[in-house]
Amino acid sequence: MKFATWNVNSLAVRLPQLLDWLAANPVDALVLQETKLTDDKFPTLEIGAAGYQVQWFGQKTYNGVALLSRTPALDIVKNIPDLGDEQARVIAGTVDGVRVIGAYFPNGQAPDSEKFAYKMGWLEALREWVRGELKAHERLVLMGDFNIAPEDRDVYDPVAWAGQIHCTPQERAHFQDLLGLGLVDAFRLFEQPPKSWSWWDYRNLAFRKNQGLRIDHILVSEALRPRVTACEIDKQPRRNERPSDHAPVVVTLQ
DNA sequence: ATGTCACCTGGTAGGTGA
Repeated sequence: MKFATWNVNSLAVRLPQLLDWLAANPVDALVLQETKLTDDKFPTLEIGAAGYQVQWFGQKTYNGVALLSRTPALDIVKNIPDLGDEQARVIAGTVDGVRVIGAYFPNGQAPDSEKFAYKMGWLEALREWVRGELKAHERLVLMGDFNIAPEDRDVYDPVAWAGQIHCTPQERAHFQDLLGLGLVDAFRLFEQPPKSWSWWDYRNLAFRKNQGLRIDHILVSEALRPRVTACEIDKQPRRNERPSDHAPVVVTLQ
C-alpha cells in the first residue's frame, strides 16, 4: 500500500502533471495541497477517469486540499472541527482502514507577523484534534505541506535560516508535539541521501543548486510503523518544464 | 544576481502570497 502527499501549487496548472504522475505512481491514496480552486471548478471527471475517487475542499485563490483514493474514502472531515477556520486546509477520510489526514499547514510568513500567530493557533488546534483522531483510529497517517523544517538537517543553509519562518523553535516544538502524540516521521525511519528536500524556492535557481527545505512530511501512527517499508521524496516532477515548487513524498506500507 | 510563479483586480500593470 502506498500513500502520498503533494503540494501542486494550483491544480488548474498542474492537472496534466498530476495525471502523468498518477499513471507512473499508482498510489492507493494521495493528498493534494494548494489546489487553489473553488469546489465548482474541481476536475472530478479527469481524476475519475484516472481511476480515483476524490474528495475535495477548496476556496478562491488560496489554499484548497483534496484526497484521492482507489477505494472510496469514508467519514470525510473538512478542516479542523470547532476551529472555525475560514481557510480550506484539511481533508480527512478513512481509506482501506487507515485514517488519512491531508493538511496544508499555514505558511506563517514571518515570526513577528499576524500570520505566524494564526499558524500557532492552527497548530495547537490540529494537535488537539489529531490527539482525538488517534484515540479513534489506531492506524493513522498525517501528511501534507507542514511548512516546518523539523531539524537543521532539513535545511540547506541552517545558519542563514536560523529563527526564520519554517525553522523557528516554536514551529519545531509543534512538530515535536505531533510526534509526542504517537506519530513517527516516516522519512527518518530510513537512511536517506543527505540534502534531501521537498521544496525549492522558484527564485534564485534554487532547484538547480539544490537549495531547499524538507517541509512536506508523512507521519504515521505507532500501529503502522512496523508496516512502513519505504519513504521517499520524488524529485522527478520538480524537473518538469513548469513544475510545482514542491515534490511529492511517498510512503510504502506492507 | 537583485535571478519566480500563480492568482487577483482591473486592465494591458500592480499587489499579494508563497
